[in-house]
Amino acid sequence: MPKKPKTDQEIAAFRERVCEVATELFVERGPDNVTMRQIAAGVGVSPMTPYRYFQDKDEILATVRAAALDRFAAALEAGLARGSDARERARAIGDAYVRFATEHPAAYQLMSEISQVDESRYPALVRASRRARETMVGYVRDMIREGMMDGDADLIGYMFWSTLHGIVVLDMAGRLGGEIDADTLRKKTMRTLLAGMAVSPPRREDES
Amino acid sequence: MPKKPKTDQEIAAFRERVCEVATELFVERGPDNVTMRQIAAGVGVSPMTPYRYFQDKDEILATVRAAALDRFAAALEAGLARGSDARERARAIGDAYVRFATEHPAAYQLMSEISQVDESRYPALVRASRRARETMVGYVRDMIREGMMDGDADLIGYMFWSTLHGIVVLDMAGRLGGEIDADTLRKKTMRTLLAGMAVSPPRREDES
DNA sequence: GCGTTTGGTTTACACTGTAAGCCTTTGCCG
DNA sequence: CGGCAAAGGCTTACAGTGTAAACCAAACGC
Repeated sequence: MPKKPKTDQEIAAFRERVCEVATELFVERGPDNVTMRQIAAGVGVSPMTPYRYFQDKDEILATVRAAALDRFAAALEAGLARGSDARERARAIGDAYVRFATEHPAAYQLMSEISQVDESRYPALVRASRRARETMVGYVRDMIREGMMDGDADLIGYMFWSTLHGIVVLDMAGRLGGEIDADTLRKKTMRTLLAGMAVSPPRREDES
Repeated sequence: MPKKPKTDQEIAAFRERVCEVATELFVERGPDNVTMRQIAAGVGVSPMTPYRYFQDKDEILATVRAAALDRFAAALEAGLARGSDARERARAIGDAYVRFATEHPAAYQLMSEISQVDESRYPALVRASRRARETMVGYVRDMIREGMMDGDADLIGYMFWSTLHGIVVLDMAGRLGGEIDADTLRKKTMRTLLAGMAVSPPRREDES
């Protein structure tokens, strides 16, 4: 009796399309300055149509955030795969983290936004969040297993994570001032942390 | 010839009053969900009146952010004054930082928000920002002068700052998950950093 | 032909920031 | 004293927001 019932495939495709457009708009205009009408126009449909496939604007935003988190986790995992021993992987994941943040600042801001919304209402978001977290912490487990360091893997993983995050957001907020470069700050901090955990420093050295 | 030209005192007072109300609303409703009309009602005046004393809503927000930054810097400085030697001051400033963030989360978020607005248009904001930065970096200079550590004071200052900031925002975003406590994470990280800089762990007497 | 269900649009509403015009009070000058 | 210019504040008005609700068209079983 219906008009032309959409297969689950099609509705997934439509949602996907909406998210692509929304992401693009978020990136170029900033997440606050994007309207339902713009999104709808971008996907070539009337302003109210997305409401059939999303509860409200927040759900679109949550879905986009989840996608960003997933891309982020994927980037980390790709970086991980590139290293052969623990130290290389440690460096690779750090590089991947910072590269993602600098290459996709809008996506990074989006995914790490303080959510005034209850996140648990969007399971895709918590899933993606967990995946990223697991990636960040998991490689520390490897490093411990390979004897590079020891201690509580969770704690150490969060330590690295929060360190990178802090540097990245301070940099993005322009709060590092002109004098300090985010990359040298990251190197310095990482080196200091590793030294503090009695990990022998990488072969060559400069610094003070 | 005018009605009753307001003295600079009075207009400053009015602006102050507006900022108080705005701050309170920001804190309780979240910075995005506060309207000009609410602010005006809160200060007991018609919706358009604040526009005589502020260019637009952004200027109000910028002023509120500047005030938050100033309170933050003041809290740090107060913490600093409490310690007698370098190590105590280091701990005091870290405590003050975290205490401020946990006691006034809205103010903290407000002040460290990624600004999509050009900050340089609001000199009060850059002044407050510089003050906070100077406080964060300055005490490192003291520690170096007292021989507790050495290296580039700016770099080290930013290192501590970004570390604290990263932990605080990750915690606020609920991204630490239930398992990790922000405070133990901070302690662990700080201890590791200090160890990495060859600062002897806290004990009673090792310098005079 | 129906009635019914589904996808999509159009309309309508409450609310936003703010530009523009309108009172009202206050002083100075004639 | 009357007029008048100017400043503070209020009221109105408008374009634009998210979204609820009514509406329309297509597709099917009867």
